Amino acid sequence: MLKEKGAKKIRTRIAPSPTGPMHAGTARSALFNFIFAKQHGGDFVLRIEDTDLERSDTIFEKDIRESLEWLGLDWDEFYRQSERADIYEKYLKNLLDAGLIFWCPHSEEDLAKERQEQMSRKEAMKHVCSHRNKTGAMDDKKGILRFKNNFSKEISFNDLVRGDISFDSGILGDFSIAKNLRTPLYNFAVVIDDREMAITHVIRGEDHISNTPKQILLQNALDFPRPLYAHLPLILGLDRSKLSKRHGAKSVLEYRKTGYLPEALLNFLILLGWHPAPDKDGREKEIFTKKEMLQEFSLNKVQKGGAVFTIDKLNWLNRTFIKNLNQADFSERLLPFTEDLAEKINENHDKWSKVLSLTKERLTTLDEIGDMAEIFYKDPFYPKELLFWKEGQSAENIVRHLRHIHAYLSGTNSWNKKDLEDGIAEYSKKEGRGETLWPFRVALSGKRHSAGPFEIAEILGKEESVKRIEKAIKMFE
RNA sequence: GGCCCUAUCGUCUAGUGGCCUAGGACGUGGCCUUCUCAAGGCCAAAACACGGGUUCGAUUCCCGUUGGGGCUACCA
Repeated sequence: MLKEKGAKKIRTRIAPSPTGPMHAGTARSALFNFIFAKQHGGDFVLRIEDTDLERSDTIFEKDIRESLEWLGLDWDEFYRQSERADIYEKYLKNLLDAGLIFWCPHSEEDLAKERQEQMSRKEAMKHVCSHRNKTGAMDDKKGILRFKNNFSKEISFNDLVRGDISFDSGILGDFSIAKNLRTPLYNFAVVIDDREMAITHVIRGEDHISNTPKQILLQNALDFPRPLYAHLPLILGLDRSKLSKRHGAKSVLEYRKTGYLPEALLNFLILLGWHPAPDKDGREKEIFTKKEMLQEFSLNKVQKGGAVFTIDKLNWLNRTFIKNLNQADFSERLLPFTEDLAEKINENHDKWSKVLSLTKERLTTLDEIGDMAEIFYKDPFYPKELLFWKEGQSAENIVRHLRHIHAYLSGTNSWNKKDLEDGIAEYSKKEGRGETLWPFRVALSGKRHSAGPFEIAEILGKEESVKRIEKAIKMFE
C-alpha cells in the first residue's frame, strides 16, 4: 500500500497484561494490529502491561510470547512496563509541579462509601477530591495520585470504526492515575507509553472506549499528540457477554495443543468482525492466507456489533486448511501428535505416507490422528456385532463372505487397491456390496467409521490383512 | 444507578435509498455418490427487533422504544 509522502510511519501495539494465558480476544486484537501495521509498512509493538505486580506473572508473559510466535504475529519491538518506572516518575513529577495532578488521601473505604451514596442518589459515581487544589509537596507515603479534572467540558474523538464518540468529561471526576510516583495505573501508563513508543493507531477492544476520554484528558494535559483510535467489537460467548474463561474459552496455546492450525485460527479470528467486499463477480471469500489478509484488510470494513465465538466454523476452517496441506507439511505438523507412533513410523516411512493420504481429509483437528492411524499399527479390538452390516445380516453370510475374501486375498500376488477391488468386484456385486464389503472393512479396521477396505488392505499388506480376516472368522467359531 | 457502544437467517456476515423475490459462509435437513465415515455435487428451511418520521420510495437516513453489551477500582 502506498504511503503518503512525509507521513509518519504507522506503529501499532498489542498491550496485554500477563495475568492469564492469552485468549482469543487478545489474539484477534494482536492480529488486527499486526495486519494494519504491516499492510502500511509499519511496526507492530508488543508491550507487556505488568504494572500490577500482584496479578502479573512471568509465566503468562511467556504464554503470551509463545502464542504470538505460534500465530506468526512477530513483533518489531518489545517493552515491559515494570521496567519503565523512571519514565513514569519523570512525567508524574512534572505534572505535580504543574499542579495538574494531586495527592488524594482518601481511603478505599471512604471512596466505597461515597460511591454507595452516589449510586443511591442516582448520580454518576465519581470522586471529586477535596484535596484537588492542595498543590506542592505532600507526604507521598499516603494516598494516590489523581488527575485534576476541569469539568464541564465535552471531550470527543473520531473512532475509525465507529465515527464520532463524545463524553461529558465531568462525570469522570478526579480519576486515579498512579499509586505512587513509581507505580502508575493503567490509564496513565498507556498514555505515556503510547507517546514514548510513537504509537500512531490504537486498535483495541470496545471495552476500552470508556477509558479513551481519560487518556485524552491526560494527553491534553501533557501536550501529547493524540493517536488515532479504532475500537473493535468484542468477541462474545454463547450468552453474548464478553468471552471469558467462564464460557470455557480456550487459550491460544490450548488450540495449538488440540491440533488447530495457526492459519485456521487466524482466518477464523479475522472473520469475527471483519469481512471484505465481494469480488467483481460477487463471490465472497472465506479462506484467507496471511498475504491475502494483508492485501484486503481495512479498518472501515470492521463490524460494530459484537461477534459470538462458535467453534463450528473454526472446525470447518481447520479441516479445510488441513486438507490443503501438502504431504510433507502435514506430516511435520503431525509430529507433536504422533509421538506414540514415532518408532513405527520410522520403521516404514512409505507406509506412513500412505496412512497420511488416507487420513488427511478426515481430520478436523490434528489430535485425532492417533485414533485414526492406530488401525494400521495395532491389532484391532472390536465387538463381534460390529461385523454385521445391517440388523438382518446372518452370521453364516458374514463368514461365507469373509472366507471368500480370505481365499482371494491369500491367492493373489497383485497387491494394490485397484487390483484388489477388481478381484473382488464380481463377487461383491453378486452378493451385494454392503453385504460383503462392510464385514471386510470392519475386519480390517475394527471401526464403525474408517477409510475403505481396499485402501486399508493395500497399506496393511497381504500378511496382515489375511491375518485380520482370519481373526474375524474365528469370532464365529 | 450513571455514562458509552450496539442491533440483517441459529452463528459469522454482504448490503451505504430503488439492482432485495435481502446474497454468501458455517451449522441444520433432504437428495445424489456410497460398504461406513470424510470429502464432493445438488436442493431446502432460516433474518432486516418495534414504533414514529424524512422521501415518490426505506434493511439502508433521523428520532424514540425495546433488547444486547461494555465501563463505572489504589485491575488492565
